[in-house]
Amino acid sequence: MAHVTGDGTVGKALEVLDQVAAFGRPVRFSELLAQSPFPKPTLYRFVQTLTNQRMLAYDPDRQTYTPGLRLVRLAHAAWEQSTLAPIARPHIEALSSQVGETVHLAQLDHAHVLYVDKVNAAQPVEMYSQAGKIGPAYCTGVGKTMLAFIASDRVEECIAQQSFHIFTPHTLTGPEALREELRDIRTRGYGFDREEHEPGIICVAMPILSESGRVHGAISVTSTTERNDLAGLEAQVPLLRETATSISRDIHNWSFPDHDKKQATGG
Amino acid sequence: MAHVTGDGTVGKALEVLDQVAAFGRPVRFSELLAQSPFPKPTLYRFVQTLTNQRMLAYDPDRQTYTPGLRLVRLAHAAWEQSTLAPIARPHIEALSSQVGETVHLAQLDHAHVLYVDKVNAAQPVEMYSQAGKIGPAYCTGVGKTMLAFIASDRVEECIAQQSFHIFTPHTLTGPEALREELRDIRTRGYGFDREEHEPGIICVAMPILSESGRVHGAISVTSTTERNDLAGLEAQVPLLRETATSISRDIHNWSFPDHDKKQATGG
DNA sequence: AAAACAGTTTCATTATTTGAAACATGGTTT
DNA sequence: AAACCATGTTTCAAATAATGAAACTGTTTT
Repeated sequence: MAHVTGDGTVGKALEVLDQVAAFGRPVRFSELLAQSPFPKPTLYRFVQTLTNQRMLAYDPDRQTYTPGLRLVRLAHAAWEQSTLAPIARPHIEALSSQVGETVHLAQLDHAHVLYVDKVNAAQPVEMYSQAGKIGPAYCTGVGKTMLAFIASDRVEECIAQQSFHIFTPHTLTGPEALREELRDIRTRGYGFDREEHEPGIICVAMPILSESGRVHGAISVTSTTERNDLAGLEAQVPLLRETATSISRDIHNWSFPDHDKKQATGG
Repeated sequence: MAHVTGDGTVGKALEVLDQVAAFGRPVRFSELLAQSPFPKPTLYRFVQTLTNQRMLAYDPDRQTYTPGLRLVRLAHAAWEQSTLAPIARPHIEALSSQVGETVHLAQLDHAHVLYVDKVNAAQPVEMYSQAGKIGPAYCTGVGKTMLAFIASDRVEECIAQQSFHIFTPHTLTGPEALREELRDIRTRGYGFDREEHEPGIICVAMPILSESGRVHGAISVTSTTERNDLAGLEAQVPLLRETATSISRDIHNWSFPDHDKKQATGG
């Protein structure tokens, strides 16, 4: 019930891959086994197969597994082809240098925030986000802003997937608080993070919308309570909106090019 | 031997994933089918499964597939746990700012060069490399340098996998030229790229060796013929060697820590 | 020496994958 | 409007691959 795995053998193998990645450190076979739904020989063969395929890397000295290099290779292709990063890069770099703060570019993956690019301020601040990293949607500026603009029939299933873990005194505490916040964001047109994920970290976030109103992602300007406040960030909204619009326009031009030339598939 | 596929259903599915990634652009089902060894329904199901699993992304408007966002998520874990990048970062940043040139950090993936990190010079130069990108081993500084120091029984199988495509007038033209070059690099202790991959781009590369002499990767200082030459790069060898040694030491300390404290995974 | 443990292999059973063929869908031509 | 065609989707019996209890190996602990 809980596990929507399905997808036969391939789905199960990928579940194992996720499990290894989730450990966040080199992991032994027995550690995997201890929390795996699969019996020993089954898990063993999955791990063997994934290692053969370089989706996992095995360290013979320490007898541990980590996610493999083939993933880095594949992800580079994903990042180039399936994210807004290559298109948005010049725009968010310009934005960051104009406002002098860190800028994030994020997209929704499942119901969570995937940071696909990040341009640091001249004086960078230590914070959770990092390109490639996943974060919660219900307590981040980009996350809430994207949720506010997705198709209404998908909102509830996304809300259901939020953990509503309390990170700070300002973290929204449940579905109802989030629904109200999303209404606010929809009417206002952009969202804030009021130290909801990390103490001292605040941001304004703007959705990247297609002409038809579909959300492609969001960008945010992030700062700290030490050197800025919400009013100061809100002052950047015109620039933020301009940037989001430019990115949106470029996406559209990229998706429907003149297509006068067709690339041959030749070997 | 030739086909390393094997690995049953999972191996085949990953083969499809590679194929999509290799296209480098959104691809239609029929395009995949045209160059797939699998019959139509089989390929169809693989693509469905991979899309379900978010290893592929489907664009319903254009009816095309691209590598999926789950890969970016997984690769972030791979990059953090299975590459030298997190350990080497501070060292290569220091090196880059000291020499004022672009610095690469690379590892071998299969028999090819995987760029796992890159620090740009103050005045960056357009070039092929990019973190996450794969490149040829036989015609890059880092590639040749790593090949020069891998276990001798693995060298030939790696050489056999090189394409020996001629990129520039300086590209090594075949296995024998490469073997000789590797001998030179072994005796000298470091390698050069003499415009072998891209015209005007040159570099010096230093291996990152463990105490037992195993290659973990390589770093390089890259420049252009416009603003430097090989002698100028060679002058940076002491700094390069120092950096490589520092990284190597950190790898060792990281691999065999006192292990007194265990890091919690908490958010 | 015995017991405990982590990792690996075996093999009959079971479930999944396979692919030829048929079907659906949308667009184009006659 | 009928015939055609290219793409994408479904069916179903046969072929294949995955499964897991149990047994085995090699290493460490008692």
